[in-house]
Amino acid sequence: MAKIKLGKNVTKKEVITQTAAVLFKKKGYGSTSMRELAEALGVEAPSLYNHIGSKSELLQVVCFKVANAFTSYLDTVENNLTSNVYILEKIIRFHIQMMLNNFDEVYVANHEWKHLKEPYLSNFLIQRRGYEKRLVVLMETGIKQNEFKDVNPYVSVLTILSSVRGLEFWQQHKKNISSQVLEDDMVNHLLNGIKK
Amino acid sequence: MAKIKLGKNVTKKEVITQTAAVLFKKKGYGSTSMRELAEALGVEAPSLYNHIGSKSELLQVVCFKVANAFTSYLDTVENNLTSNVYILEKIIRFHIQMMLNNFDEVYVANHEWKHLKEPYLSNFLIQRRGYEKRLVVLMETGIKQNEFKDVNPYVSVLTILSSVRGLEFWQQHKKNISSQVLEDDMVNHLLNGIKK
DNA sequence: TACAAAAACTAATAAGCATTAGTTTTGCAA
DNA sequence: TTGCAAAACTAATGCTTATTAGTTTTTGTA
Repeated sequence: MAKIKLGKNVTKKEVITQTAAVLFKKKGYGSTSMRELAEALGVEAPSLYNHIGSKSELLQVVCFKVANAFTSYLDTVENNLTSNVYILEKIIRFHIQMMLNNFDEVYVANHEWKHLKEPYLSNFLIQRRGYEKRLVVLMETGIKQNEFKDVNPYVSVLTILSSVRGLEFWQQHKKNISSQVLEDDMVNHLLNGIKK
Repeated sequence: MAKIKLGKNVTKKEVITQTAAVLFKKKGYGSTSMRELAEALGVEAPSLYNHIGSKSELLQVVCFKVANAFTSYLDTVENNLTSNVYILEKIIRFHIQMMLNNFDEVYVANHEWKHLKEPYLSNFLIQRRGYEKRLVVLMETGIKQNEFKDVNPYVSVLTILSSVRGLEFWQQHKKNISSQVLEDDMVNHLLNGIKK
């Protein structure tokens, strides 16, 4: 009876996927039923299968959309050669903006990837490890070129990625601090700790 | 037939809870069945109910054990009055050690608390927010007393807590770097960014 | 207005879940 | 060795789940 509502230039599958991301974030993948998802869309559960293949497909789409966004950004920023410090700053800012503007999807990719089915699970982990490794190389290069202190590059990358990821706890304070102050404070805190 | 094996000074309930923590971490609370837990203990599922009340009770025990450990440590370290910088350093080191030495339980408390039932869910969140608030006050005091730069205290606390939490991704590199190097590097990275 | 495709619906399936009830086995103390 | 409590077992219950099959309604187009 009720139909899935469409915005502009958005397929029904995309609407379903976005709604799924909201629910997966709120309740977790395993605890979100197709009935709940259907209800959120104003539809009966089996109707969803006219548009999607399976529940786990929804998770795959969300996780790889996020992973690909980060990988693509790193590609472009690495090609514009400047200092390693500046590249790193741009990456940190991109991570922060992704956390603030695509919160549901990033959260799901960070927390629910474990429920991916093979071979997607393995591919996701390979892609993520590759991304981290590229950041480590960036840090190592910066250390050699005397831009960064002589820290352990793994520890630094880990610290940076984790800090940014922690913005998921930020939602509650959103009203008190502008996202620009947040972004600048966080960039300074993280870069001042390692810059020479 | 098979009995649950006991170590020294450990009740059967504690053995079950610890095993549950390992499984909850590996597969998530919702995707861990009582059958799997029982199998890991060499027992049939209904036998578990001779020792525990319910599946969700297991999650409660894990989450509050972790939460109480952090709260207690903050109590003791706050009573030994020294500089705010030094207190903060001790707290960071405690967090790191908890991540390294009680990984399964801390991970579960960080990731699976969402599945707690009321009123435990609310209590857990209240306790966590209270803990964070105490750290913010510590940071504010340190700023007033000119120990820290004039940063936003919420952002700094968030950055620190998130970085430490990110040690969950550390397991894979464990072999390459000693935990002492890790701890010192991370403390320096985080404190150098905000110390005056 | 009629037709065809898209997308909704209802009904059903088979599997998995936590948990309870009732029974048997185990292990310790007298 | 006997007896009792603790702790295991088997069997069953009732519920929820993702998904499929088959049917009807809706919608856009000729």
